[in-house]
Amino acid sequence: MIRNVTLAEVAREAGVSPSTVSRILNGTARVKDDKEQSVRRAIDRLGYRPNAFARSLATGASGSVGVLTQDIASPFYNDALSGIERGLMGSGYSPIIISGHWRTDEEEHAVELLLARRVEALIVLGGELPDDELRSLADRLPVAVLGRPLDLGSYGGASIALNNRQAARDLVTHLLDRGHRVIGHIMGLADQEDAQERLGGYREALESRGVAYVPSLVVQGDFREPSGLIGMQRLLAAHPDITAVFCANDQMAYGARLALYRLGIRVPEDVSLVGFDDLPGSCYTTPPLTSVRQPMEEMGQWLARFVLGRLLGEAVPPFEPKLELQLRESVASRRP
Amino acid sequence: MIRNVTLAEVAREAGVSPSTVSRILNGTARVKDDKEQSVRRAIDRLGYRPNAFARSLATGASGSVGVLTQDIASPFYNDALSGIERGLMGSGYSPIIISGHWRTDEEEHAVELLLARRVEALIVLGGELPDDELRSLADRLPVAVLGRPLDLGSYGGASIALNNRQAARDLVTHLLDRGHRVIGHIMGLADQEDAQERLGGYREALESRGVAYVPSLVVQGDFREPSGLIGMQRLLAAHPDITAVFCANDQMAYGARLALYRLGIRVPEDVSLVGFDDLPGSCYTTPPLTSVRQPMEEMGQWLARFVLGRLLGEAVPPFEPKLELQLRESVASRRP
DNA sequence: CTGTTAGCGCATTCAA
DNA sequence: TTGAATGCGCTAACAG
Repeated sequence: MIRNVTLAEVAREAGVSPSTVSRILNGTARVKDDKEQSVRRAIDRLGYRPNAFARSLATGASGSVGVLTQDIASPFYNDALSGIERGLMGSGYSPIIISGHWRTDEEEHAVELLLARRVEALIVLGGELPDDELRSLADRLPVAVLGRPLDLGSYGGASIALNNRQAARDLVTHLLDRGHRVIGHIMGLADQEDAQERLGGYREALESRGVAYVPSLVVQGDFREPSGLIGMQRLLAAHPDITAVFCANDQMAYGARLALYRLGIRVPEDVSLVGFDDLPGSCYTTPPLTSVRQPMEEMGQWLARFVLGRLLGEAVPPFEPKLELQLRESVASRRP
Repeated sequence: MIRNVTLAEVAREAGVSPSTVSRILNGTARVKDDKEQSVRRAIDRLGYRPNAFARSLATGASGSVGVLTQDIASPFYNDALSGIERGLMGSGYSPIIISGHWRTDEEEHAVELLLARRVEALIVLGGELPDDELRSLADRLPVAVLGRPLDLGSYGGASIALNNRQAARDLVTHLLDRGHRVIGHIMGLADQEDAQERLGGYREALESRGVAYVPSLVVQGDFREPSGLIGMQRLLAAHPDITAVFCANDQMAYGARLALYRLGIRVPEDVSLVGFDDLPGSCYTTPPLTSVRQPMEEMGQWLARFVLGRLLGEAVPPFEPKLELQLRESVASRRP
């Protein structure tokens, strides 16, 4: 609405040259105190705010790193976003966040936008962008990817992916240790790699204990609550003797929990339940849910540090995300 | 890493003038087909991407609207963010999101950053920014505020605030209707207006039914789960005869729920529980939680539309957010 | 220590 | 329909 004040106007108002004002703003060189004072006063008086665009244009540095997330309302990725925010804090860089909604076209558009805004680095949280595209991006700027087993090392990028299979195996092994033998699995979207890996871990755990894999003990879900509820109903219908269920994520476990509640089946006395992701709410469900925690926040922070490191030419110590089993009250030993 | 291709290079490669390329890019004027073709080819060949900064500098329009949220990981505001994203979609504007973490200094810094990035409008989600500051901002650009009862009308801004008091009154009246008389309240941060309003609604509901307000039935919380757990313990200690509890938000209700579970007190048979906000998870708690839904997503969408309207000089129909009571199984009639 | 000059990459006059 | 020239607001040499 109101035209913005420019540096030149400040200079005139203060009776100095534009460069002097610039120097004061950026601390590029020492300036006599009296001039500094009058410039600062002029800035206040005029309500001057530097134009980031002009600055970026002149310096060739945007001071921003692009973040491609999937859903700004996803509790899952948002922890990583917090971490990124924290990791960037105080670095002079700020994040520009865009959501791709797991749709390749939207993601590509988002990347275009970020590139147009001349982000100096890119952090990608999951998504469907083809590996090749990520690689060619990593060719142009520092790229860090979360949740995809992608080798970007030779391109100057980094990717951290979780060992979903291992974690799922640990979780199911825990159930086996507690004496469970009829263990159901509500799996995630079949075409998503995470879902496949978690299913794989489930199978491996069973096999390593010599428990037969029964296809009808696995039902399809879509990572959301309603599918957990339905999945649980189907499992109970097919296997009334089921004593434990491994849900491919916590959200589906919530749905499963509700299905059991509605049927008057107790957790964990009658059926034990485990999830995956350890959402913030999972220690406050009734009973608190056994799950496996992905250190999203730490991962986000590391991603930020990684790209900062590349930007500043510093080495960044590698990061070994640790999946931690969170053993809570939703699992009981099977009664003999 | 790799220097970016400029429009001038494209022009040279295509054998035309920079202005021609610009015209093609922006559709500012008709250009002969053959030139257009060769320019498009040059763009592809060189991998040219327009520099958003240079463009903004030249046009004076940034194409972005600033969004000040509080916590990028807050499920509460994130629904509004989704709405904003949706409301902006296809408008040519894109959001720049920064978190203020309910700290005035951080929020001010965030606003500085947004203003430096020359956002054309500002959307503020809650926060602690002084009203005056918001008003003076609304003086410079379109501003839309969520969750604060602030009159920005004369400044060309808009603010939508929820009638927290009314909703709280409805919720508590619902409990009274179900026969409850000893009703506790776990309140939010005492210095936050929402918390005060919800407490006010609680009192009003009681008084309108001639039920005495008992100070010891109100305990302090901070809007987070642990405080709900502790609050519930304290309420039970002071009032073993309590039959219902109104938590100032769902997160605290989750905590309260867990406290009851640990003590073997049943919900809703022994104690009824209600929350506030209707988080996505609240229909999947056991039992599902009675709460009041704030249409965050719709509000976000409206906020976006509002600032767009102001930007484009179009009128935007006013918005009347409706708080909807979500009656679920966490409330039972008091047994006679 | 400070002012002058010359771009940064693009859109947009104004002529042609 | 097109090109040349100018300026957006700022920083960074380069002189002084």
